Amino acid sequence: MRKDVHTDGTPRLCVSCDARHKGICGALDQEQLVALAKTSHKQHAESGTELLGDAERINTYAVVLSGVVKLAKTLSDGRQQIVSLQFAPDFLGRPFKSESALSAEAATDVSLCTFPKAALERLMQASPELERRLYRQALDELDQAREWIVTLGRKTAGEKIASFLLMIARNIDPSADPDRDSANFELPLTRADIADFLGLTIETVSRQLTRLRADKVISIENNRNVVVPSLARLEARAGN
Amino acid sequence: MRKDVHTDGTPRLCVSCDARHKGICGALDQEQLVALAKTSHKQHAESGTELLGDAERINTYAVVLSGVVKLAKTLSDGRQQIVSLQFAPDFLGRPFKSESALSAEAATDVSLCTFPKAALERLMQASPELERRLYRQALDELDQAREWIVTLGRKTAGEKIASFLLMIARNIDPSADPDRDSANFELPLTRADIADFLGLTIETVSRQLTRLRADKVISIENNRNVVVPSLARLEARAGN
DNA sequence: CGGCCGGTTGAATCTCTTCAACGTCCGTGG
DNA sequence: CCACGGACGTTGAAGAGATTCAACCGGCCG
Repeated sequence: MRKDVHTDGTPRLCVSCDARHKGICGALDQEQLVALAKTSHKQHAESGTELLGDAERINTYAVVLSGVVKLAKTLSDGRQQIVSLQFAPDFLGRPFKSESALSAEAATDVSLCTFPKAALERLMQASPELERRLYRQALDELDQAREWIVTLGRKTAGEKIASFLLMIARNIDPSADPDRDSANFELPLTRADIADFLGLTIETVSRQLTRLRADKVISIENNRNVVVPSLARLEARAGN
Repeated sequence: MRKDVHTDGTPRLCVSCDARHKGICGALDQEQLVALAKTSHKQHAESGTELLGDAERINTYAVVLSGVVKLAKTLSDGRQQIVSLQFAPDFLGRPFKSESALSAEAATDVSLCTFPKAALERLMQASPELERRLYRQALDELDQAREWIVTLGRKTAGEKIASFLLMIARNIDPSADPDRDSANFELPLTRADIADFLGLTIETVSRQLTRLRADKVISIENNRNVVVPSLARLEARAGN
C-alpha cells in the first residue's frame, strides 16, 4: 500500500488542507489531486523571508496554507508600495507570464504548498474547472485591488487605517462568526508594512492608531493584538 | 443567401471589428462567432452617458469598439474615484457576479458591441479558449490595477500626471509606432476626470499640466490635444 | 447678450510628512 | 548579571505638498 496517500485516496499532504476545499484544489478530482500532490511539497518560511524577487523568473506556483504574504512593488528611488496581501487559501502566482512584476515576502511566518509551474499548467489544460477557479480568484483579486484604489486615492489617513483594520478583521479574525459585531485579532503587519500598504508614513500610521485608541474604537495590546468592540463603529470610520 | 453574414461566413458586424482578432472574439471559431453575433448589436453612447449604475443588475456584457469607458466608485459622501479606463478592444463585464460594484460611464463618445450575459456564458462553457482569453484579460487588468495602486499610493502629483499621460499615450496614440519617442494624442478625459482618476483635485491637475508645459515636456492645444516630443523625458517625470 | 461649462491661477489653509527625540522590548556579549 | 545595541513603536515641532476658496478667462449654446 502507498504511504503517500490516505486510505480514501486523498494525498496525505492534502487531507487536512484548507485549500483542498475552499482553494483551487477543490476543483480537482481524486486522480488529479494525486498527480499534483506528487510534485508538490509543503514549505515553511519565517516572517521577512523573500519568497520571490521582482523581475525574477517564476518556475513554481504556490498556495498559501497559513500566514500572510505581501506582494509589493518598489520604485527606483526606494519608495515601496504593498499592492496585495494574500491569505490562506489564496493561490500565489501569475499564469501566462514567466517573469514576476512584483516581489513577494512573508509578512508573518508562512506555510506554503508549492508545485512546479508546469504541473499546474498541465492540469489547467485538462481541467476547465480548475481554470475557472483561478479565473474567479483573479476576478476577486481585481475587485479587491479596485477597492484599494479607492482607499488610496480618496480616503484620509484615518479612513485608510480604519479600512485596513476592517479588511484584516474580515480575513483573519479567528472567531470568524460572520455576524458578530466584535473582533479580535493579531496584526500580521508591522507599522512599516501598514504604512507601505496604505501609502502613508509609519508616524502617520502610529498617530492614527493612537487616535482610534483614544476614541475607544479599538484597543491594542503588545503593539499587535487588536480588539474591536464594535465593527460597526470601526466601519463608520472607514468612510465608505 | 443570408444578409447578416459575409461571404466567407464571418458575421457582417464582425468583419471590420478589432476585437475579432485582438479581443475576446478571437477565441471563437466561425460557428461560435455567428452564434454570438446573432444576439449582439452595436451600440453608440455619447460622452457622459451612464452605461451601468453601481449596484445595478448586470444582464449584458460588452466589448469596447472605440472610445474610452471609465469605471468608477463613489463613496457615500460623494467623493469619487475612477478605478479603471477601458479601451478598445477590452471586454466589459464581471462574470460570476450578478451585480455591479462599479459604475461605468462613457468618458468619450463610445461604441460598444453588447450581447446578453447568458449568451457569453453559454459560449464560455463550450469554449475553454474563450474562457482563457477572459482570464488573461482579468490578469492584465489586475496587473494594471496594481500598477495604479503604486501610482496612487507612492507618487507625487507631478509623477501621477506624467504616469497618466504615459498610460494614455500607450493606449491611444494613433501613430502607434511602438518605438518612436514622440507621441501625439487627444486626451479622452476632462480635468475633472483626470483628477478622479489620480486622486487629486482639478486645480492640482491643472497646475501640474501647466508645469509640464512650462518645462517643455509636453505642449497642449485646445485643452485636449497633447504633444509629447520625447516620451523618454516624460517617463523620467513618472518616477518609476 | 448672458450664463454656463471647462480650465487656469493666486492666496490661505490643512493634512500629512519630515526630522528628531524618546520609550520599550529583546537578544547578545562582555 | 547587566550593559549595550538594534528593531519597533510613539510623540512633538517644523515644513512641504496638496486642497480649499475665490477670482478670472475663453468658448459655446440658448
